[in-house]
Amino acid sequence: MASVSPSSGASAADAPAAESGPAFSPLYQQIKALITRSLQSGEWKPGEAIPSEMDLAARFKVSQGTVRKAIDELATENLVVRRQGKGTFVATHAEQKIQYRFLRLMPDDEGAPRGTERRILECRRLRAPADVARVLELKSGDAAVQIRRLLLFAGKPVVLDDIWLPGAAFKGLTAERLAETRGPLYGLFETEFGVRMIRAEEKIRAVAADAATAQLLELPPHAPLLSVERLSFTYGDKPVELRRGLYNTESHYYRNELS
Amino acid sequence: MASVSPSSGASAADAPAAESGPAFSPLYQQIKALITRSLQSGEWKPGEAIPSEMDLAARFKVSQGTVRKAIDELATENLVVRRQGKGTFVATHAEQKIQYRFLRLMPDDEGAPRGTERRILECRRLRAPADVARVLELKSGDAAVQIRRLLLFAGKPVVLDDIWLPGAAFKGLTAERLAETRGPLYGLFETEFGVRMIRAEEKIRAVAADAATAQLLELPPHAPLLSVERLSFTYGDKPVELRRGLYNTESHYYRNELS
DNA sequence: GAGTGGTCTAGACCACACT
DNA sequence: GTGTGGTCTAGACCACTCC
Repeated sequence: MASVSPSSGASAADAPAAESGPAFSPLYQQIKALITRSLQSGEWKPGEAIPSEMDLAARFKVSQGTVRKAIDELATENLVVRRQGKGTFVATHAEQKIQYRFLRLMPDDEGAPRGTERRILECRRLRAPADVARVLELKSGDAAVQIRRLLLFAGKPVVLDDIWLPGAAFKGLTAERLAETRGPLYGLFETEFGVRMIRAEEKIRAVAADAATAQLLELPPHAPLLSVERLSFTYGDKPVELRRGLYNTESHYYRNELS
Repeated sequence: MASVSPSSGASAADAPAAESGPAFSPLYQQIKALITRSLQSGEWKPGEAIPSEMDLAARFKVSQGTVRKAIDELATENLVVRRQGKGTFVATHAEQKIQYRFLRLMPDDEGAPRGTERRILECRRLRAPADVARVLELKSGDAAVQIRRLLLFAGKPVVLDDIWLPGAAFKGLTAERLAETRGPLYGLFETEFGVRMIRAEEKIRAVAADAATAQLLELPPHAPLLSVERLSFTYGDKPVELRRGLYNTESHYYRNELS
């Protein structure tokens, strides 16, 4: 560590006298930030192993325990995955057993959704509407990609998604490219466009289906639907995806854990 | 620690040779379990401080660092709260700044719900219906308490809750007692009945309002509502409350964070 | 056996709160 | 000042994975 005396004690002691803004963070937080920056810059790619704790400790000139605490937090935030005896790996949405990491929909009977199928209805580039531009922090008039797709469980349509992406970061995303993709979209975004979703916020409401939606989901008009607006963020809390989903909750439910 | 050699190394080394079931846990997990048991037994009451890390280390004959790691996990699970310079305190729903710890409903404009009001519609004791008995793990025919109440934000009814509690644990819970209660119900449950909610699971759906519900929430019939079925657990993952809520999401939304 | 993460210990100093 | 939790270090051994 450059900005801090590595030998014993907390970092705050090394603060300039007349400090006003920055505020200090513990050494391990600074290490965490440095590791995060390397993740962000692509020094270690998703799925790859990062250097061992000993190596990182040597690199940053801190003890292994400090590196460990930094990595501990990154692991609880799902940015990296630890595997005893093997190493610490950059988390990835691709090559993942769980199909839909962010999808909380469960079938009534139990277990995870089975027999999932994806149907791309539309994929086009256009100028971002004002509301989309605002939440994605685009300038008005910037290009955006809109994807409409249907998710089917056991042959029945359950989710209608309307996905908005910043056009600049997703050049070359076409309906064909989507159609030939297996596995989660977030895996594609990662491997093809270098955009990794870190976390997301959802706003959930109950709405009545409009005529077009009802037909797509094979429901009567005005059927109650779960409206799930998801804003996904990548490194640095930068919003990179707006997803407006409508879920048929007749035989599925949205599962949440509170603690 | 009794069951384990405290001096250096993991506990697995101390396993009997022909072990079949139990499986071993690290020392700090065993300490965590012991502390949890003390919390459960009421040795330290909600709001009180638990012994210092040094004291606990001496009591369990382990190092302070091991106690620390145990408490760290209890803190992330919200069972205890650490306060630097003061001590570690048993978490409590009473004396809490946040009014509704488990309620994820937010007004559209922003911030937390303001001007909240609670209106008890009903509070009666009866035999638990089969479905309620099942999830609360009651024997069929066991007594239950049912509470129906309305939550109003800024004068407008937004949430209609139907709450089910095991009758045995909540003797003496009456409409009067509820009416005179300020603050969260979970605070009352804690101080009056010694039942502390630890975590909860929710199943969320979209439904159409029936006539009676629509009237109570001042909505047209068949208006779409968020149905939130919450099962709350106390120590030992014992279910102790079933709450069926109907939320009007016209000017509020259910907020969730994914990571 | 070598290398990795996982656990445990012991001791030091810092930041904060109360007295 | 005293006591609390918070951070940092250094060294030891354990468990798992791969060679």
